[in-house]
Amino acid sequence: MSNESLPADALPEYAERVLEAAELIPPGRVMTYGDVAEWLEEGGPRQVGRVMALYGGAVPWWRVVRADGALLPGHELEALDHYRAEGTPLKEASRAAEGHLPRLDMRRARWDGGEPAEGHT
DNA sequence: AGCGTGACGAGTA
DNA sequence: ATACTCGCCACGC
Repeated sequence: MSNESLPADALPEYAERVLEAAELIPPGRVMTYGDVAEWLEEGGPRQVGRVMALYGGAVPWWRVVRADGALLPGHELEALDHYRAEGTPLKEASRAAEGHLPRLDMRRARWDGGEPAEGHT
């Protein structure tokens, strides 16, 4: 067996790290793909995105978002439902036009991964 | 071995 | 505000 493949019941270590990071994002907060990569000190936003696309279903994927605050295409309503349930800061659309969903207010919702339990002082 | 694609990001026009 | 380009890294053809 020169071919040593990874166990089927285990994820690549990098993937597990990404999922771990996603799990520790507190409700009402989000981290960008790039932030997660930076927090891991390895890989880049595309690698994090790849992991989320493949294994994100096992973690609160809606807390890992794009840097521009756009909701996940194909899961916009689902993500939005979670955001409203968790009180995640959203930037309401000022345009009266419908079909235009709100984006995340990154300035308030972005979490740096410093302290999961932030006091309000 | 080259090329395109992707749950990305930042910069520039 | 949007559109486009380039950089990034892994994967598939």
